[in-house]
Amino acid sequence: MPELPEVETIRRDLAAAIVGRRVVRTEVRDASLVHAPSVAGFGRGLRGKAVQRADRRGKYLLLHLDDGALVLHLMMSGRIFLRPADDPVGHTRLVVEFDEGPALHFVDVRRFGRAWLLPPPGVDALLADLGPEPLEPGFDGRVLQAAVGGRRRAIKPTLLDQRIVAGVGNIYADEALWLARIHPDTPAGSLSLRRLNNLARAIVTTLRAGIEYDGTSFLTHVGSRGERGRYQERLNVFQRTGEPCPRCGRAIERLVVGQRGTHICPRCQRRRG
DNA sequence: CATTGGACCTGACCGC
DNA sequence: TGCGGTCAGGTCCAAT
Repeated sequence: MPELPEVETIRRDLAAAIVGRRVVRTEVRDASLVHAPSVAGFGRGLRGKAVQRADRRGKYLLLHLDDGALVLHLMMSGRIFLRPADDPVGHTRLVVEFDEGPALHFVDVRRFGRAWLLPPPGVDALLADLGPEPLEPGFDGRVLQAAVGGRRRAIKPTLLDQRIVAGVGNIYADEALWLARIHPDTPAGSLSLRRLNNLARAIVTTLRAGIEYDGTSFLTHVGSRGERGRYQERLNVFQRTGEPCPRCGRAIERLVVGQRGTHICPRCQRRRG
């Protein structure tokens, strides 16, 4: 599922539901989910810890504990549900039970998702290579230009590179490039500062709108109580092949850029040298 | 170094 | 119904 707006939606759910709760029991149902420490150490380390804060960095969900953090990444198909510990749905990989209230269930059909229990330096190391948070102050065309300078790689896979900017994925990359009227194949280093400023603004606008509508429930994303996001109703190009561009009416086209399905308006997003 | 292609998994969907 | 191919909100690693 998840890009920045979907993870942020879940973060807000968790901030309201489990901050202040203490872990009483952990059930790892799929050992491949746990990347650090060992499965045994993971459960032992969580027991008795209280959740101080629910945070997010890019697409990573950070549940800060008394010392260190439980870090979750949902990858393509991960979901977080808050529900009774004894009532898991299919494909549940991890259940974290608290002293009161519902348990946290990590559910993931494709099993790409990851979990870590790390001390503070480990958290820092895990996140060290991430680029800037696009919704924090200071994110603009100049920041993009500094990261992209001289690169010949196409702008779309550049945006998907989490070292350039944290949290943008396939949906919001397509939507932001449409908003900024930039063809996804354009070499990143060839974009003027003016166009990079437009793009930075488009990224911010698109991500904020995604959060406002609780994310995009296209394939798998739902909130922690199972509620669907509504941003799929506001998408302009993503998965709208053949439908009219909301700006000019031309039919949206699908192409492949950097091995990812990509959606553009061929009139609004012309290739240019 | 920068960039690309395949791997990692499972399930849904489409055409034959 | 069954089979094969394609596709899916992501990231990592090996090969150019």
